[in-house]
Amino acid sequence: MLNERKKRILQAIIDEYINSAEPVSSGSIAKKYGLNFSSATIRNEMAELETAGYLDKPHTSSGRVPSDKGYRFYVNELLKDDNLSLEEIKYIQSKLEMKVNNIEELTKITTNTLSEITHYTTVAVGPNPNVQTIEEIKFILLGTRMLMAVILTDSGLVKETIIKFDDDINQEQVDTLSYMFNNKLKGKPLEAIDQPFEEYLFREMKYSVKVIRPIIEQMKKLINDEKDFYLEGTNKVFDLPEFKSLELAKKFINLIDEKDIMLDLLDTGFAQDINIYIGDENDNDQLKDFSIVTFKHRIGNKDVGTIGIIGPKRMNYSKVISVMKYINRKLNDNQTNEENFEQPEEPKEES
Amino acid sequence: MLNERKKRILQAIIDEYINSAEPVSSGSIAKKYGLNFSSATIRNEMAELETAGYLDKPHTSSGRVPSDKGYRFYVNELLKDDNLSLEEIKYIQSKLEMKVNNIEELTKITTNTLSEITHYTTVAVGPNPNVQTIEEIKFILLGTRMLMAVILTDSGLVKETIIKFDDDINQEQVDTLSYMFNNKLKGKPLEAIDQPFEEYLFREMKYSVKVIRPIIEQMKKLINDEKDFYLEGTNKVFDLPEFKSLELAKKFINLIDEKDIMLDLLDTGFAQDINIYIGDENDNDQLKDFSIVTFKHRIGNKDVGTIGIIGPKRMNYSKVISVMKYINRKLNDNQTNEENFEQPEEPKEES
DNA sequence: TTTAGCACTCGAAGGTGTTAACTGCTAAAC
DNA sequence: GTTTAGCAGTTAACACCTTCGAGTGCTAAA
Repeated sequence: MLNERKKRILQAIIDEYINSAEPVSSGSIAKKYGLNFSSATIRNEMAELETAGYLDKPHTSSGRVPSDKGYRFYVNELLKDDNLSLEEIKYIQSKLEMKVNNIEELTKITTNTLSEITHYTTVAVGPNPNVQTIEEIKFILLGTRMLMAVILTDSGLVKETIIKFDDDINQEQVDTLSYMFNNKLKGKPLEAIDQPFEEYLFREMKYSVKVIRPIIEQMKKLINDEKDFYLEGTNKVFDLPEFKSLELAKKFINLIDEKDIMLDLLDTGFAQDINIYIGDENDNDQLKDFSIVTFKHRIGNKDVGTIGIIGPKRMNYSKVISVMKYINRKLNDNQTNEENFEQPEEPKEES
Repeated sequence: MLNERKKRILQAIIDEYINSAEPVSSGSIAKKYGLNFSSATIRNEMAELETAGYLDKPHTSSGRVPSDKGYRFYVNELLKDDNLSLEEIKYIQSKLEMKVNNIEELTKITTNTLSEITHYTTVAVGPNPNVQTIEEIKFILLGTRMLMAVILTDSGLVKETIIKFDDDINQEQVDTLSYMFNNKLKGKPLEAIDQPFEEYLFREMKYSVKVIRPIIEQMKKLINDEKDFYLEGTNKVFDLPEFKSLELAKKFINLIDEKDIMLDLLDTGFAQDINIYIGDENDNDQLKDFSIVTFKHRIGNKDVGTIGIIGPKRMNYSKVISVMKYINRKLNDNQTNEENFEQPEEPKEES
């Protein structure tokens, strides 16, 4: 649809705009980008690119700015691989090779690394609770009225919570609970800890509602809690020229403080590995001035979370995507080679 | 030292400045604060208050602004009780009466409540690890190469961590570990999990360094981790007029992102219940434009954490202090009446 | 001792002119 | 037919004023 020259010009404009954050003039790219045409020729092409919808103009006598359509074309057709520098690679390696004891820690480190390298705000969520199944459930008595419940999932996640009771419970009760939970729920999805299961326990066990109710309640809370939500580099936006207006910065900070929106934004379903949403492509209206790039972090084919970058539309897409790809590969390498995160195989019961 | 009239004028100026954030003129307080003197008289007094160091002037023809010394005098001598509104009291009650299962949750809720009521940024830390003693330690085998360690402290805190091993460990080993830890450490401060203890384990147990090293390492990490650090209302500062300059807002956001500084700031030693640091009184130079108000949250005489508010020097001190006092009392009431947080008495060992 | 009155200071706001960086268009050159 | 030099037109940004209002400090009278 666009001839070669238009593509080159469009690419030059967007590259330039990503760098400078200022409307791009015909003259500047004629010089810098080694296009062997005069600025006048480029001006003509730019005018056509504008009518075709790839470019916008803040005002009559100003340079051009990419439109959402322009960015989309750029991302789909013009993106070139950004080769990471040796330092960047080393930095990522050193971060990801740190010994971690659980997935949460890994996600935290990854989120931080991504933010440090790209200088954008990074958000992450753990695996969707309703794709995980229960590997094992443990109950540990802490004192006479306090219990700790630990759930191991097939994603390798360990979730634990504390439950308090108004009455004493004893080890025998805990053992029975442990048997009932594991017998009934092993291999089931996390959501299997629900109302019907609670009713089942009421029927099958002699314990009062006073014991079972808080357990189920607290475990449901544990599962649906958004506590595995990570945010890094909030303050990075202050360095971007588009946020020199306090109004916008405030909006942005408030936006990423809204967990619901952020969770929604990372809930990319079963889409492919890297997803890009540019401006208006975002479902949420408040996000229309931003671009989001997300990727799913998997072990085998198990979803262990989604990590996303949220930044201005003139985001350095090629850098962001390169880093994401590299990190994704590294994560997979680490897991398969070092078996850091294999699932606990055949956990033994205490006799 | 200051006569009654000067005190009244100083109070009026500071009250007004806390409200308006703008230099206060002689005329405005003559009118608003029912002082039966003309603006000229007040001007004379203001000039004297300025030479005495209680007031500053941004420029020759502007109104007056309180100095650090002025604020200090205000806080020490002029502060009146701010009676909380019924709505505020109800709001606090509803928040604090929520059933919580651990101290972390309570701290989180308290921090959030404090921020919502005062509209300032609130920070909190859990109890200082070196004032807590070990009540009990539990080890739970999760699979063959993964262990969960749970530490109960006398503050009622439950800290847990996951430890991974390169080789298998078995239940017998875990039982021995459990015996060794509890036998040696019960009643000791958290810091007793240290190098000498690690060496003691090496000597006394037949297990390889491969088992003991990661356990000690991870538990030390758990204890010294600043993970019980809470921050609420970061974005609230954007509503304050002093942060209309992006530069300052950026500074503030970066400042409270530095955990070290924040932890330092909350580390008020064994000082009295409510501490106020105004401007230059803060040790850290970066805090010289802010005021910090902290209070220690105790159960009995056990420190369970410190909560602080960080805001502009023209903070609404009387409101902040009233809310803190009220919350502090409420927390104590809840604990003593409902025995929500009594320590686990005489925990039973599984046989 | 208090206060009215006044000269003085200063920042904020708004208006004006200039400049520089663009564009679009036209007509000539290739 | 395509490209380009050249030029008029547009606009934001900036520096520079002026004006205005809200203050103060001081003096002299009450």
